Amino acid sequence: MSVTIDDELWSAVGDPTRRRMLDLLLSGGGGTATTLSEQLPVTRQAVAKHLGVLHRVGLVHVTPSGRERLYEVDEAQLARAVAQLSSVGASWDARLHRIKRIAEAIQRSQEG
Amino acid sequence: MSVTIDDELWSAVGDPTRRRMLDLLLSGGGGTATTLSEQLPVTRQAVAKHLGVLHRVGLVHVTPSGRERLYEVDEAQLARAVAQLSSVGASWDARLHRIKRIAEAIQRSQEG
DNA sequence: TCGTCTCGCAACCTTTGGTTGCGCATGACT
DNA sequence: AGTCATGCGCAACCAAAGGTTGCGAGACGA
Repeated sequence: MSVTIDDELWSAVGDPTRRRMLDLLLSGGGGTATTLSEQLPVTRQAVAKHLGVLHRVGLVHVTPSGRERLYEVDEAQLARAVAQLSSVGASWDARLHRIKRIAEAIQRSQEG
Repeated sequence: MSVTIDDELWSAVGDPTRRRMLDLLLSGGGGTATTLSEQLPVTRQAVAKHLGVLHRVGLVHVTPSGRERLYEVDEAQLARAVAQLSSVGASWDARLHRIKRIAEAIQRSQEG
């Protein structure tokens, strides 16, 4: 089946800072670039760039309100990303198990 | 619980080219920089660099043989990586479900 | 109105994925 | 043996991405 996943979505989730941002957005029920940067070891501008990436792939949506911009996780899209993660993991996992079974079968045939 | 994962391992697996290399190594039962680059849209040198990264984090091991260097997947380490992937996915998934349940509960309490 | 808070834009640095070019060693062929 | 070709490593270079600082512009509270 090879890797039929959406590389954009994966790479959006592939960055450690973005993963932590998603964690914070999920646990805090949304946040702004400023509030997120206070909980992260990077500047507001770095967070803003990451929010741009996440927004571009649809993982978050934004609600301007006065001088603030509230970002929230798009649950459906994050669910898609989670599905892709587990899909790749499952693919490798399956192959690992297949290889393990093959290896065991070979061993048995050589012993017998 | 936040994101207690090994960022090195994740970022090793986070690169699309490296993921495809792992796929190829798994399905082909190992390979060299040259054989892998023939099946990928990048040069041998790029593949060699990626193999260096994968080797550094222990996802592959190498067997020099004459002028060739055969790389194979370290199954135990890849299994660790898969476990971490599914861990993060599961964490988000759990929060998505929790949020959904909370939202439903709030709606019910407001309606009642 | 005046200060302040949040934000966006721009310039810059560093790392990383990728390329080309080269030289060296090992293996294959006659 | 001698030669050709193959596989690899090293180095220089380029572009994109994550990160920083500095600044100007709107919105808000006192």
